Amino acid sequence: MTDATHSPDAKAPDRVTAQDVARLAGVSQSAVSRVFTPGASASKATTAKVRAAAEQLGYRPNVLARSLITGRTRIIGLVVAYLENQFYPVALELLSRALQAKGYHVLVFMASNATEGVSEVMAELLDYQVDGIITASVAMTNDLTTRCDAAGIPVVMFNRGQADPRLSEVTSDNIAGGHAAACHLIATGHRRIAHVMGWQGASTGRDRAQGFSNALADAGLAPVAMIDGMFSRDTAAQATRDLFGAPFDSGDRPDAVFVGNDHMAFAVMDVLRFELGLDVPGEVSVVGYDDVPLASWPAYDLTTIRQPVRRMVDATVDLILGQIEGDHDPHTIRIDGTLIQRGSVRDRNNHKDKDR
Amino acid sequence: MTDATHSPDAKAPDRVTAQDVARLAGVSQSAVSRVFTPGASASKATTAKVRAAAEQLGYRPNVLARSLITGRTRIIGLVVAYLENQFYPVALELLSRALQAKGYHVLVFMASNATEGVSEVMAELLDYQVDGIITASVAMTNDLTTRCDAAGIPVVMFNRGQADPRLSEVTSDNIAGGHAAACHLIATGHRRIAHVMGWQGASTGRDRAQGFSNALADAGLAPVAMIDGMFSRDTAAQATRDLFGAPFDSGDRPDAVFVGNDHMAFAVMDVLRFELGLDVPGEVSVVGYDDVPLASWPAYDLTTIRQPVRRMVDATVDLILGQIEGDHDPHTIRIDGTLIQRGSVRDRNNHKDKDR
DNA sequence: TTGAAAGCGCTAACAC
DNA sequence: GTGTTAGCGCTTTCAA
Repeated sequence: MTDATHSPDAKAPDRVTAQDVARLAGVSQSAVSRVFTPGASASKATTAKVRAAAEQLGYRPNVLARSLITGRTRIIGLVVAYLENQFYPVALELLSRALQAKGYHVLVFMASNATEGVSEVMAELLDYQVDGIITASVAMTNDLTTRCDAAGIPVVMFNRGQADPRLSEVTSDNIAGGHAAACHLIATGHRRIAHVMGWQGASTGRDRAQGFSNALADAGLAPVAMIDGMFSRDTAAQATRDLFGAPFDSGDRPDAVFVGNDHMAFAVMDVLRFELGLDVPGEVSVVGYDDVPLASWPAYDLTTIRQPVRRMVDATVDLILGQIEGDHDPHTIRIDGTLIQRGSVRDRNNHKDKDR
Repeated sequence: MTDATHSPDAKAPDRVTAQDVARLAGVSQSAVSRVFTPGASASKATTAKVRAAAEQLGYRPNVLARSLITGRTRIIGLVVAYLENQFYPVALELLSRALQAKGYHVLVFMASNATEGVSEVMAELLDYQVDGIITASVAMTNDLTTRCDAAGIPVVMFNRGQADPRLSEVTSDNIAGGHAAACHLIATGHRRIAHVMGWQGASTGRDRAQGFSNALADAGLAPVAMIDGMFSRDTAAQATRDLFGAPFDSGDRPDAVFVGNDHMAFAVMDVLRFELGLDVPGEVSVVGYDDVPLASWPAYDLTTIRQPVRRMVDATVDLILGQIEGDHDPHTIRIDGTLIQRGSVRDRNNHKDKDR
């Protein structure tokens, strides 16, 4: 364990360079370069010689040196605030795979939600000469946008919108989604509906709340409560206690909760069932947002608005690669979500009298 | 939406170089370099002038150009197979933050479990001249190890072991963990214990099974069954059906299951409760492995062996940075896990007669 | 098609 | 302490 099993002082194992290959193949270094450059021209003979020599030496071009010239790193910076909400690891995995398939790779930057942290992180991102930036669950400040714009680095916001016309964004139609959730609850006979909202500092949180409110208003209903759950499990749990913990006159208690995302919805269900002893969906119906894998597990079996991650990811990849290729116009892409009906909502239309 | 809001043809926004700063500050380009190089010396006066000029121009050194000379990219390649199991996103987040704090960044590579895929991915990794590689839930082949070794790139395996003495690894003590799980089950009066194992192609899966077997043997017990759950939710679910689905003579049914990780344990519990109508822990006790966040949520409230992710991550980061700094000896680090008792195990010692 | 030569943006000797 | 010089490993004119 104390001696190296390999050569005694294997310090700098001197990379194999194109020069080395050239020497062995008996051609110029530029010939080697051409063989490894997609668009370039080289005779069959040279190509063969070079490939053979490269193989023998285990040569592979240094991407970084190449980048210095071409100005392209094929690295996409991904800024993410937290991976606790299952939606993001799933998106990250898909994003990474999709980009990988196109010859790009993802450099991950974790940001605290604090603006300051994001700013620092963005600066580092630019230092790496990334070809583009994808932000997920992170807000761009005006200053940041300006800096990226100045550096000519395209930015695509994933699952978050911003009023800035310089920014591209990919989201689901959150207003429609919030609307659909509310309509479903109304249609299934609920009348005392509360909303534990997604973080109101984020467009997603706001839009879903907005759609929800609109639908209720259209039906002549007022929400029992609208509480900001901050996309946090703890905050949502506390909101649920506040909402349901107080003693109720019969019929005053909410009969349904629409929650700003699945991650919080799980917390809401946990508190409802295990702290307050309320039956879901028997006494309270719950609707979430996202349709993360866990939502379909029988322990939760959560009715929710599905965000089509795969399609959102594809759109994001197309967008960012398009911008890298030179399409400098920002685009706003909105992808339709769908209501996924599961077991956390009870149809109360035919059981108005049965209260248990 | 069709016209760019910014300057009409903002094609290549020409990076600000050290040369530009030098000109503005009235110093040489190398002076600028020194000001931005940690170890270098520059007079107060120059430093001030340079910083001012840099600020004014928005200059930041090009990390890649620097890397070309120093041979250090401050990029760590992370190879991961799947982020579905919550353990990995958590680890990824911690890993990324820890590395970020030390000035490094994580380039993510998703690998299919197939060896071939890993190999391709590794090659790309080397192309980027990463300073080190961390693999999580991925196996290294002999050839791969040789290649990394030849390139002088340190590799640390996270949460997986390998017999190869050239490789460093950080795991929890899985044998001890499996042993502890079994002992707990035995101590709480279980006698018909099954094991839905972690993937037997992985050291973690094997070691946990081994510890489990040992403990049972020591107690003079034989496992009711040992089934490979492949670390997959579906496979584990099917194993559970096979195990409990058949009609049993009274007392033949397993009274406890130890599952190779939490991710599978959730599947086992779901099938037990919602498909087979068995009460956990009333009729069957379940123990998992990892202690992912979800394990503590009341819907599962899973007794499990905690893998101290934070400490494992810290060890991994120390290890890889140490190797980058020149410590070329591989290390094997094993971190103790702890049994976390929750509600998925029932003490059957005082209720031997009560079978409901 | 191919080689020679000029650099990409930077660091690291080396003299001054 | 500072400027000068020589590259890091590669792509890309430019002639040949």
